[in-house]
Amino acid sequence: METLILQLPGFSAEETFSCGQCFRWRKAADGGYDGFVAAARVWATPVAQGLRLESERPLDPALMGGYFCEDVDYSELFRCFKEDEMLSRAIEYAPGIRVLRQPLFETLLSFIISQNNNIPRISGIIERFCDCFGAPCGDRCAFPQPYALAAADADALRPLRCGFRERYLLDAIRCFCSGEIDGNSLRSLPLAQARAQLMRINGVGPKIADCTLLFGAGRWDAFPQDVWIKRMMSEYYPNGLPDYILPYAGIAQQYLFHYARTSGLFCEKHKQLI
DNA sequence: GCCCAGGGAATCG
DNA sequence: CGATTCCATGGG
Repeated sequence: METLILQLPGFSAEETFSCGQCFRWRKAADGGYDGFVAAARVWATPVAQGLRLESERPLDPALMGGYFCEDVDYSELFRCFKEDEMLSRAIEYAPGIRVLRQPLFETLLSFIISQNNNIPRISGIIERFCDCFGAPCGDRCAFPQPYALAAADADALRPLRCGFRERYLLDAIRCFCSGEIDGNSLRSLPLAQARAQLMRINGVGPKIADCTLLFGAGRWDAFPQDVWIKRMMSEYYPNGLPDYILPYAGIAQQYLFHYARTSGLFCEKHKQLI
């Protein structure tokens, strides 16, 4: 068993894995988490100021550090974010959230599945998708690469029971297999152009494009606006986010999203208190 | 049984 | 243009 310790000051596995940015980490009986980093099956256990990773195969420190974003200094980020009242509250509510840098193709398909759907069901569909097309790693399967899906058609996707999203997945797979969209170019293109590329996929609008760029490409300025963020913006940011937040608007978004969705901020009974 | 879910496309007016 | 409606499915 290979082991790797990552230094991640302030990191909370519970908050990070359950805040709605990823769908495959499962809490194990021993308090650790069972999931994947790209093709690697990983068990992650919280330790002081970091995370202990274990795997049956060699752990690539660069790959793991990239996924968990060792390179992003959150203490520096928080100094900036806490200038803002609402964001300060959201950080205090769940300070251990860290935005992950997940594989782009996996992120894209996961968020196509997410549309008009709830998180437990999203996870179920993704797990079935991996069972159908991914490489086995112990008792679970890795998320498949585009080439492993080249021959997939509507019949092959039927077992997922993903409903109207089926044809959207097929179009996304087609765009990546044909090279019409290239994952690497999405990391370097100006944000607006990267967005436009993704939105050529049938079933991908601005929200899913931004989720893909934020969670799947480390584009921290991408700012997905789901229903919760839209409520947050119209209630508390009528003039938009402050300029000094914009380069990291996507990370700010994750704190605001989680706070808006789970704190009861927009419930009637709490509304009067705030 | 019913309501609704990290949206987006199609179809209105 | 903006607003409304439909989309499949099943979790709570």
